[in-house]
Amino acid sequence: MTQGEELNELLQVRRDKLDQLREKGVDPFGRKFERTHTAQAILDAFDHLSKEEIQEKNQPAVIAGRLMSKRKQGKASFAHLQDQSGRIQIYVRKDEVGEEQYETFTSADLGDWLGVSGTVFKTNRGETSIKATEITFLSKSLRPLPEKFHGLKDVELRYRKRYLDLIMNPEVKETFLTRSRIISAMRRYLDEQGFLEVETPTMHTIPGGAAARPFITHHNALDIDLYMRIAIELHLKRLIVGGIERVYEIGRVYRNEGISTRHNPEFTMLELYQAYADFHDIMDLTESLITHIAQEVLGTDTVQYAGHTVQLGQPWARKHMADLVKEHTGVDFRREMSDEEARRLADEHGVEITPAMTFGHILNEFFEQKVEEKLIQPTFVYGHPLEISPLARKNEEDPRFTDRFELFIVGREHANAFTELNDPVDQRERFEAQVREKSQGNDEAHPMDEDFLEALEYGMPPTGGLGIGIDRLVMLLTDSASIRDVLLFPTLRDQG
RNA sequence: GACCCAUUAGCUCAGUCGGCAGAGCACCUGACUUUUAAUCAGGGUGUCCCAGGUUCGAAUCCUGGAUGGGUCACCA
Repeated sequence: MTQGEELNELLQVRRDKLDQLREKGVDPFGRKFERTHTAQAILDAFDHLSKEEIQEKNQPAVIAGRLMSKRKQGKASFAHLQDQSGRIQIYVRKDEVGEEQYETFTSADLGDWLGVSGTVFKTNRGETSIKATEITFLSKSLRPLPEKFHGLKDVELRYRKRYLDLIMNPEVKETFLTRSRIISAMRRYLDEQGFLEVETPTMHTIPGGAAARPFITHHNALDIDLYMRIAIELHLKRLIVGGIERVYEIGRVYRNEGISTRHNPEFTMLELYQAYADFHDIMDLTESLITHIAQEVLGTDTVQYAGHTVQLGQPWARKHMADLVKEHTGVDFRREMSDEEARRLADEHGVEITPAMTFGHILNEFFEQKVEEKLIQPTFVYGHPLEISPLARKNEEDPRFTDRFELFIVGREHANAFTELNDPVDQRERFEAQVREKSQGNDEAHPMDEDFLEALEYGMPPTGGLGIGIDRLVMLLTDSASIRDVLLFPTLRDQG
């Protein structure tokens, strides 16, 4: 709503009440207020006691919150105040707070912020409440809240005006509290394991470390285009070269691609690198990290997601991509196979491919189209083909594959990791192959990065690396169907 | 990017065959000192998403557009 807009009756009434408050000498946008309790703290301490026990204690309390309901009954009223912890009922009597304050209270609108001093008591109907001795007006709400019973359902409004969603839908607040706890548990765990948290640039001169289309921006003073990072990888590996042996970053990355229930243009990744480790060590780490987080945040290693019961208790299945494809389609990609034969097999099994695809791409398509969605329980899928893994070390026994894994849970990728490629000559060849792919039309192929190659040439120790999509992990642990339900302000079109 | 669905009061939603724009909550006036989706009496507050078209007449039918949701595609 804009400044010039005519105020409808509901808005006008509230503005009139604002003026009336000022006329009475009440500041409608008050000041600092000291409380003694949150709503939940009072319920925790008193709700289990009887009406008489509470009365004996005669416990004073000062609370504050947003007025969410009001039941006026002549010279006394009931109402609920909501603070971050929850809701608590207040009971306001004219003969207790005086005529002036009672007037202020009864003319308050749902949505106004009030402070209440009083004593804890329990009503005849058994609800622990505060009997007010003093009402302090804290802040005026000039707009009506969504309907008190049905709440805010409109999905678009919930995302655009998340504050209303948080006010009206308690489970939304719970989801974001859980998100915060997940990230904090993750940090604590990694810190305890000796990992150093760092911050690296989010604006890159070369968009690398993943296969994705970047956002482009421009720096005026330097007159150069910069890319919003699509991964954290290459900077963290430079730090491994620099001798930091265990390093991680939890940060935003940006990919200029489609939006869906599982994709937001900006999302949060954990990336970590551990010197002297390989991808088997990283599997162990991933398993214990996620199980630990679930235990610490949810108190269980069993989670419900979209009707599935997911067992996060160790150990998780570890399967070679080619073996999984063989299991589900009968096609054996472990044996020698020409690109032509792979294409023919794709055709026979109804796997869609593009003409430029070779053996490794086709194996990956088999996996994505025939296997991926079936992996409900945590499964480490390893041995990704060389063609789609330009930053991972080749497998020693079969160089068509790499020492890479992805973690699948409920049919979705939750982590991506590998034994890092630390041979600068091999790395240069991989980049060159990617550049060839790019020239053949794959606009998500990895660009050449000379500065990164130079770092590798100084020597990088054998290293294991890991990336975890935090948003998807939060979705899994909060049973959220859409990524928008775990992002406070998901990307939406500008409404103008 | 393709397809399907939705858009009516501040919010949640009805709206029949094309015939005066509706309900509940919220809000306003009054009653009510342990209520709790408080109750009782009275009051309807609107760019029916937008722009065209058909029609005596459109929230309703047609065309185009906007926004959102879902599915698919792409990806994490």
